[in-house]
Amino acid sequence: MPYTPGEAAGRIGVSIDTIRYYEKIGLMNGVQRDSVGRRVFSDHDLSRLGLLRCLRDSGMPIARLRRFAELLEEGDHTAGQRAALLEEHDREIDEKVAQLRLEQKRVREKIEWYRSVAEH
Amino acid sequence: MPYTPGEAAGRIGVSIDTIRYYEKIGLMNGVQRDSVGRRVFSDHDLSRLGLLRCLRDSGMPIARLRRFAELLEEGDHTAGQRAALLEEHDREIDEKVAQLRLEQKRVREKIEWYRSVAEH
DNA sequence: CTGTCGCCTGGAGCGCGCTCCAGGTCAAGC
DNA sequence: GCTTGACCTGGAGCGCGCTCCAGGCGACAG
Repeated sequence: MPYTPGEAAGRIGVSIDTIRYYEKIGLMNGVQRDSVGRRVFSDHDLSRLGLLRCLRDSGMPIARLRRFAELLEEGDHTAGQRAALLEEHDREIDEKVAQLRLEQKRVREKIEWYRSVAEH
Repeated sequence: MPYTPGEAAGRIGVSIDTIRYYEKIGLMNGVQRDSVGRRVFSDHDLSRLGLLRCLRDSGMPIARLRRFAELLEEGDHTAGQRAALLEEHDREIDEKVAQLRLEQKRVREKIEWYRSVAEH
């Protein structure tokens, strides 16, 4: 149930520096500390960190992540706003995928072309 | 058939600075100059620039783009190697899309959750 | 003849997202 | 009692991919 920074980092797949950075910029407020000041992560903290990472990995910029974190701080009544923010992100993922597929199409055409040239 | 830097930039959708940068780092060798030193882009140059952009936009790092450009300089006999390079990139696009879809799944689950919380 | 415009060059600067560093504190193992 | 190791802090540094700047040049418009 409680995790050290190293465990938290390992489980989520980020570096401790990244965790500290996220706290510094306000993405991970409210993480407890032990008697000598070391971070203690709860399951709740971990799932938050995991979600933040998922959003970052799927292309959400830090600025939006901060907005999302603010909504989290504000409590349950912002659930609707959080859903809306994630829905926009969801659409952005769709667009990014569509864009990648278009680019991939062009890449494949070029491959065909090079293959036809290569077999002299 | 021949294009000024401004036209080339406009057609491909990059800035003139980006074009100059690409030339500087060896991605766009062989662009002609007019009598006073201004770049003159041929259709061939444009299609090369367009392909480079497509590869960049789909996530290929500059270092690989340079390798690709080197193969282009080396002539027709590298067509097979170019095809191979692009095939690897094609697979990377597939992986990226798969990754995005996984992340999107998680985002959608979170949206569901927030929606269920929001309608108190 | 004087703007203004589009372009030239080399090189500095920037925004993002971390990543690394110096210097320090405590806890546990030998 | 000393080392080792995981963690702490504030702040500097970095890699990528551009982007901007100063200072200059030739062509064309009024």
